[in-house]
Amino acid sequence: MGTIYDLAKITGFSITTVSKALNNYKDVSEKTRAKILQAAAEMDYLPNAHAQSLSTKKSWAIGVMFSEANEVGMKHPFFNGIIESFRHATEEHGYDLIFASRNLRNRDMSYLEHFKHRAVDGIVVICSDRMDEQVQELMQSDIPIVVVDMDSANCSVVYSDNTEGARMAVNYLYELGHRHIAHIAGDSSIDAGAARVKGYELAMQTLDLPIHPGYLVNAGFFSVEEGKQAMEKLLQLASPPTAVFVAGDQMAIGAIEAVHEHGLRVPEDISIIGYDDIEMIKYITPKLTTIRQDTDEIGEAAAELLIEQMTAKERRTERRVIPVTLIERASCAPVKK
Amino acid sequence: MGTIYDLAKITGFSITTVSKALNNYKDVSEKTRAKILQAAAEMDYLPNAHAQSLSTKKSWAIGVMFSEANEVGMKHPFFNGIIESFRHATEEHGYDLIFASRNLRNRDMSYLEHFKHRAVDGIVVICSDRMDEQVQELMQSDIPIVVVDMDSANCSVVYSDNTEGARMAVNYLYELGHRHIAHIAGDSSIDAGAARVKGYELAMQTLDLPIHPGYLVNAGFFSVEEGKQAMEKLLQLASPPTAVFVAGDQMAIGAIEAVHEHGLRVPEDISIIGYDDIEMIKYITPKLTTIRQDTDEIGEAAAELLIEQMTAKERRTERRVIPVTLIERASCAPVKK
DNA sequence: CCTCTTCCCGAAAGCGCTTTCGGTAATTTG
DNA sequence: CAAATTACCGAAAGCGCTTTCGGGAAGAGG
Repeated sequence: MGTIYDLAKITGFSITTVSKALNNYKDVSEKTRAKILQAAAEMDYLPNAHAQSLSTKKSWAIGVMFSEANEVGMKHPFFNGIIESFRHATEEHGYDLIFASRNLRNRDMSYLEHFKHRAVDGIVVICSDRMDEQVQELMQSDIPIVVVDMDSANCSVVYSDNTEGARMAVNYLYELGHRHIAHIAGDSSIDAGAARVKGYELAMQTLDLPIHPGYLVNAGFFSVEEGKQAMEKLLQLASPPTAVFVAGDQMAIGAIEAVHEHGLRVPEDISIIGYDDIEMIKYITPKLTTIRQDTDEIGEAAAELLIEQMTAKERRTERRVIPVTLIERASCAPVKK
Repeated sequence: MGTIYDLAKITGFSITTVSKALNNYKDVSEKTRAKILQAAAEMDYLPNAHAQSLSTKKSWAIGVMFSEANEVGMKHPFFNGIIESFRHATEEHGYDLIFASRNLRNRDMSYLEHFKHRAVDGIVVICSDRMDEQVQELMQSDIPIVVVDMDSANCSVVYSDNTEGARMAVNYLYELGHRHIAHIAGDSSIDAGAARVKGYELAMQTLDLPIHPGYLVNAGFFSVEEGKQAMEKLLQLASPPTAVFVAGDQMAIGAIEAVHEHGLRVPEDISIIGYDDIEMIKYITPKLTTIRQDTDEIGEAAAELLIEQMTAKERRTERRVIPVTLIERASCAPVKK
């Protein structure tokens, strides 16, 4: 492959000139630039990124902190859509993504430390747990950063319009004639969870609908199993709801399972609307009606906010909230008379 | 943060000694090592990875080439399980993963070029398209590499025991009494697809079962839609099969859809067994019986093969085939009399 | 007391690249 | 034709770290 020295030797120019030719400086003649470029092509020359980063203090790398919750990592059906879109968007600007391990040789270190070690130009955190110390540390650092699916006053963030989404869901059920509408909620330590219960409560209030005791059940961290258990509780109730807005598709899947196991049908006996629009819900029975989060849009917005900061080489604080849409499928029906 | 020079100045030692202390060289006394380490801790010193890589020629980074097929990328339900497990395994050894873009500033370059540019220690390719020029180029380079889900004579590979899996599937259907067993296959340009039809044919032959005309249908690239279309064809047949072994879970989902749309039931009218055991099939109706590929094991094996090469700093060629298991759920039933 | 080891430490070169700052040659201007 | 630009090029320092090699001091052996 060779270095810039070899290139200098071959072409007879100094390494300074070679470097300039390679980097399109204007103070090198077209003729010599052409010679150098050709020689570079012939010897398959490629600049060494480490050397470049070392002297320019720019690494063209973005550190990714991904959800570590219950070992899902990149398998997370919602987050992986975001990261994929983020990757595409940043790629076009020449950035690489680096998934850092938390272990530097023997010693283990924090994400922030590792990112500093790697000298990344920016950080994206896709991890909904705001209590995570690691996340806190990252948000307080001075490296350009964007955090997804979480709110914060002192760094750039992008997330879906969760309260509006919740409102849409409740209104939709209302228009189908439902008046007994429950909510299976995500834990409010997670912003998205909290925002959706807020939206639910707001919508109910606006529609002048009471939230019956037991109609708001916290199902924790968005898993199928937790959704199922939450639905069990609703089904136990003296007067169970006729419709339920579930704060996440995976929980909704669990909820449907619970309904089925009780010998009831969705949507005939009970309507269910989810949140996220993950891939698999198109294939379950019934196909799940849900509030769709636009992962493409979220990823792109995140990329945009981060790239801005990285090119300006300064931290900024901007909030971007992405609109959601209701996707009508087959899990909701008019209330039965 | 500071550099090693600052550390030298503060402690009064030379940078040589500081470096040695940090790297556990034995020719530095415990006393001075302690002083240096403490100073390092106090000033939050972190070594610069680029500088280290530059002088050691080791980057502690692994380049990842991921499936680009139909824009799925990290959303691929099977591959993302592998990469997640691979990530865990390599992380423990101190390696970071880097997802390279194919664009270096203005100029765009190949994956291989980019990986050389980044000076990665090794490469993992998770992309089943062996015809991809980029993949070819990577496999022919001299960088340590491991390729997943694909066979090759001249680099380390790991994949599931596809022919055995196919055999298990067919035998299972046979034991349920089925004799009219069809196969919805993946394209044979993809190794896994080819191996599974081979296994299917072998098994049928061993069981002395004929493969009726039209019973082996190529469904292309493992998508739900293609699976559906393939099943349509089977249903068109004069004497349709009573059971079908589908080469991928997503295709199986499509196949089930097709069966349902024809007013038939799974498994009562027709049994279906899939391949992969992706997350979502536990939630469809009926729950899909399938051949499970152990993504954890595959990812770990890949990590192991790659790490071996990277520490030896030489390319090796080892083949690892991972056993599969049959997961019995609800999509297969005894043939009806 | 002298020589030979052993133990610690540091000077310096090197990894591959960028960028400032001059300097010479060619060109333009008056 | 002399003076002032302009166009091109290169020396050298610097980015932050590792590693070879040699040397001084201290301890061991005779």
